[in-house]
Amino acid sequence: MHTVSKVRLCDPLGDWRRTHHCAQLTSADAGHEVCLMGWIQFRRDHGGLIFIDLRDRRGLTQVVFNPEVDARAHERAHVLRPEYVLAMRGTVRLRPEGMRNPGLATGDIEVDVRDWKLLNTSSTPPFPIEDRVDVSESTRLEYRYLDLRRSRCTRNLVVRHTVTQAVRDFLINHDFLELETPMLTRSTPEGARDFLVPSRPNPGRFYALPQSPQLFKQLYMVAGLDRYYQIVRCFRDEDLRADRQPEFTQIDMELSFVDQDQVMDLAEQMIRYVFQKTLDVSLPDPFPRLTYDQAMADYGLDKPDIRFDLKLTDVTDLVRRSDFRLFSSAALVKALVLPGGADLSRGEIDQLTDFVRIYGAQGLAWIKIKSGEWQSPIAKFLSQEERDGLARGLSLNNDNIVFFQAGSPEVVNTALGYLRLELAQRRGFIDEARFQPVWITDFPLLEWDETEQRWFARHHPFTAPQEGHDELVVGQPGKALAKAYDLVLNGYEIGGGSVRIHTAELQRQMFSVLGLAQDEAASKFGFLLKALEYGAPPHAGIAFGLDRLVMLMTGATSIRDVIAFPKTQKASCLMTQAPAKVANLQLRELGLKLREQAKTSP
RNA sequence: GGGGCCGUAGUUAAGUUGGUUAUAACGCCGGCCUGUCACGUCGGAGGGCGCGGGUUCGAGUCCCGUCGGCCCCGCCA
Repeated sequence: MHTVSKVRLCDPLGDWRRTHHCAQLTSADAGHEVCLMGWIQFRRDHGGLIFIDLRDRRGLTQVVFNPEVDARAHERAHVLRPEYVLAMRGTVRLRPEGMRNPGLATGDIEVDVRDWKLLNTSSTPPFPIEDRVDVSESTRLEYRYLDLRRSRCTRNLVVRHTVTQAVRDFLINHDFLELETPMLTRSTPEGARDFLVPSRPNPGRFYALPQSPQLFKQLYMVAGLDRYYQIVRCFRDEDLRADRQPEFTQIDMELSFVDQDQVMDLAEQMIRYVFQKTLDVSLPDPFPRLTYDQAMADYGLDKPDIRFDLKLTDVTDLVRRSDFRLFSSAALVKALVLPGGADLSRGEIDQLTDFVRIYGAQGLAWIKIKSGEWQSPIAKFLSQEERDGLARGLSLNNDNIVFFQAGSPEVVNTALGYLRLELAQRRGFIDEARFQPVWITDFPLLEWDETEQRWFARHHPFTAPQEGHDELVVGQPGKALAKAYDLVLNGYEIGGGSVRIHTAELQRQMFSVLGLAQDEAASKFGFLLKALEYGAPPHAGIAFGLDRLVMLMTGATSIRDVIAFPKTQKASCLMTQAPAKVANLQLRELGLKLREQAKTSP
């Protein structure tokens, strides 16, 4: 009954047509008749006079219900509530002197309502549609369509739109073709876990959703399409993070007859163009470059945040003959000097010790220099000669604190690399307004996996070795470098690519180093190997993570904030309740039977 | 698979060493109000503390389990 009466309140749109949006009217429009439509943001009902802020995605306009303008329009307006959908016709007028609102784009004017229609009512929303209201993320995700009504969310989606349009604009002007690739494809070994889709006409067989269009874009090159791009959804069934969703979007591109530098140069121009068009920000030209080895040496990570200095120093040689076993027996010893860090309390150092344990560190050695004195739990283990060597090698000064990690290169670099970021954050060394890209090049082609006792492609199995490294691939796989490159922005990997292997012979060799037997390679990648037999041109490409890029550009801290309908950390959608159980009949049609009963949600 | 933080009105939060009837703000409902703009003002309704066990004379507070959200390690070519 209640619902029925509300429906009766609503008016049909009829022949009313919107003439302006809610951020458009200015003093120049004074005197004009207009028709606005939107949602009621705030209602200020003075009894004799009612003010309403009308909202659409562009902004707010104040409309006034005044009995002296139209008694009937005013009389009916007491029922209006926040989020009701309103259409109004009226006259634009300058606000009375002293009543202007400089905080509003349309604050010089207001619209006197002569007639209005209620296009729809609204239940009381679970949270107010205002940026300043703090709401838990789970409530926001359950009512995502309301969250998206809030201007911060809307703005992020607009930035996303502007970025994709700039990308298209740039690439089309550089002779790229926007080409599609299948969403239902086949599962391939290596890489992330696939999302599988059962095939009904082929019981027991499965498609996989693409982790990326990698092979198809290479086949476009074989097909002679020459320059391909696509803004495309990719799927990886791995655990989530703030910057990882099970479905995410890549700006994917591939070019023929080019080498590494041409791809990097073009990609770099595109990113500069996107920042200029979207944020009016000029990025450096050219982007700085670091080799993988240099990045690991100086920053400990292959995605360094170079907005601040604080480099790591290798001190292995300085302590190689020390009596301090922790140092002398370690494969690698590195140090991180924090200027002015001698004021860190014991409690803070304990916190930092706990912090590096996350990355596998056993502990955190440190030395403070205060008034020329070394204060440290480990100083007593070091000879005068070693102290002098460290003081010189690290340029130690008063009020410094220096942290050490000793052990496997992997743990030492990771622990100090992330400690460097943590210290910079705590000390405010990072200019949050700055965008600092950096290319990382000369990655190792292959990495040895201890658990599986075999080589893995660091980038992917289709990446070409550097000139003259072909022999190494078989002889000393760990020594071969790849024609691969990552673009890192403010400590996030936002893109990566490589020159591809374009001869069947080298591709077969790569598969064999990776432990794929001839017949296995033939069955899983036969179509690629076959294609490479038919005149595949040299080609290379790159893909950017659109979500991460837009996250950084909007200052968001999670890609969920730039994805309209994201998943939670457990990969579920709080709005649709996906994933959900399906009927047994659906399973039977697919030839499937569940081994384990699904847990019932609360 | 593992570590950490968190679930209390619609929302955001407070809730003492376990102790009468669980607080507040905003929102919501009703009255008054012709220049407000997060209007003001007076009054009112609304939860039994994510869920399930246990300890206790007594549990939002303690214990166990479980579900859910967030951050991270592993994983993510």
